[in-house]
Amino acid sequence: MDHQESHTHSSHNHNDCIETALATAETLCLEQGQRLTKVRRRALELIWQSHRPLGAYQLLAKLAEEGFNSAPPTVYRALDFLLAAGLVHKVESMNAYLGCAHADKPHKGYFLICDSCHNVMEFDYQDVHTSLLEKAARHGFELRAETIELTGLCAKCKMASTGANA
Amino acid sequence: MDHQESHTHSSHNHNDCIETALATAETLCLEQGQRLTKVRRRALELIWQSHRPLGAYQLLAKLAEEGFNSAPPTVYRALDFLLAAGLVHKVESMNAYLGCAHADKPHKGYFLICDSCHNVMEFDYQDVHTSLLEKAARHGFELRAETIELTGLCAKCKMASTGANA
DNA sequence: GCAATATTGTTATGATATAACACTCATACC
DNA sequence: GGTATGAGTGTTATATCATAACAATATTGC
Ligand SMILES: [Zn+2]
Ligand SMILES: [Zn+2]
Ligand SMILES: [Zn+2]
Ligand SMILES: [Zn+2]
Repeated sequence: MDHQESHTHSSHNHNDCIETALATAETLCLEQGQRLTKVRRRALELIWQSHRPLGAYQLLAKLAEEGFNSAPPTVYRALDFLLAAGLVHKVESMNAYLGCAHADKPHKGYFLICDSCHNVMEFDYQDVHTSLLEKAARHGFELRAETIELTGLCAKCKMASTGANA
Repeated sequence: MDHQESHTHSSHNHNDCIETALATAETLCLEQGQRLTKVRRRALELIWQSHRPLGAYQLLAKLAEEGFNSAPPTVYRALDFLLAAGLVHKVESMNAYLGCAHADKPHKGYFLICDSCHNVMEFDYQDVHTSLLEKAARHGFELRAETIELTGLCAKCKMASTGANA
């Protein structure tokens, strides 16, 4: 699991990201006997089409535009499925949802969240995880999930603000 | 800042915790020219009286019982003040608020959250913080705040469950 | 006292998420 | 092909969390 570099903020063909993510999703669901239904597939695609984490109701609106049922349970069910399958992460501090580029390698989502542009970069540090695991154990705590969300100023925004001041 | 050991789950006189926390709050507010008004003080006290993180509306209900205004802004204003003063933390993954026992030493709140009993223990590991800081910097990211919330099974609940199975 | 500011009251609304039950569709078995 | 089964979806209602906007009151500094 080496996704130190996020798709966000880099110049790339994001369509490729989306296609790859969807192909991975198809494969994973097939392997695990899970059904990637129309609404689930489209929800995942819409989440990926946003460069930022998408709120449940934003997603619901997009789905509704396309003729899907527009009541909240529709989107929350799709999100529940995608979360359980590890295809998306929830950013707790934003109440928003983000596609995961490494769904094939189950992992905890660690995020860098920019206060200014609201872009989110997923990062991975095995040593932090190991350290947290060990320290939780020291408290007799059996670790199951980790919410690691770091907020601040991303490189781009930092440059933009210092550039403006100079 | 050495609060590896939380007040939660230990046998102690919790009233002492509350009194200490309130005394600290008084002192800090005085030092910083902040006003710990009746509703703010009582809110802090009520949060402390709960051994678990308290939701905003739970707190609101308790305040209302005591004759305070029972509209949401009352409680959210008090919480905003207490959060800004570092007297409480918000647990993002629970949408709930927890008194901080070390408000005099500003710090990030790192939490161990039990899925079973919903108790929350605040812990501190300088090395994790240092590591995250350094790694954020490696991405050109200027770190401002950290949400570190680990969920799982606390020692007590783990023992209870294994005990029940044995 | 009086003006300026901070705090609180009040009403309304926005934003996020789930409960409950009906209905439809895919699958597997015969 | 029927048809029972269970997974998935539709629909209505409601629960839960949070803020906007403006009026009224209390505190502070002069
Ligand atoms: Zn991921
Ligand atoms: Zn940014
Ligand atoms: Zn603390
Ligand atoms: Zn527990």
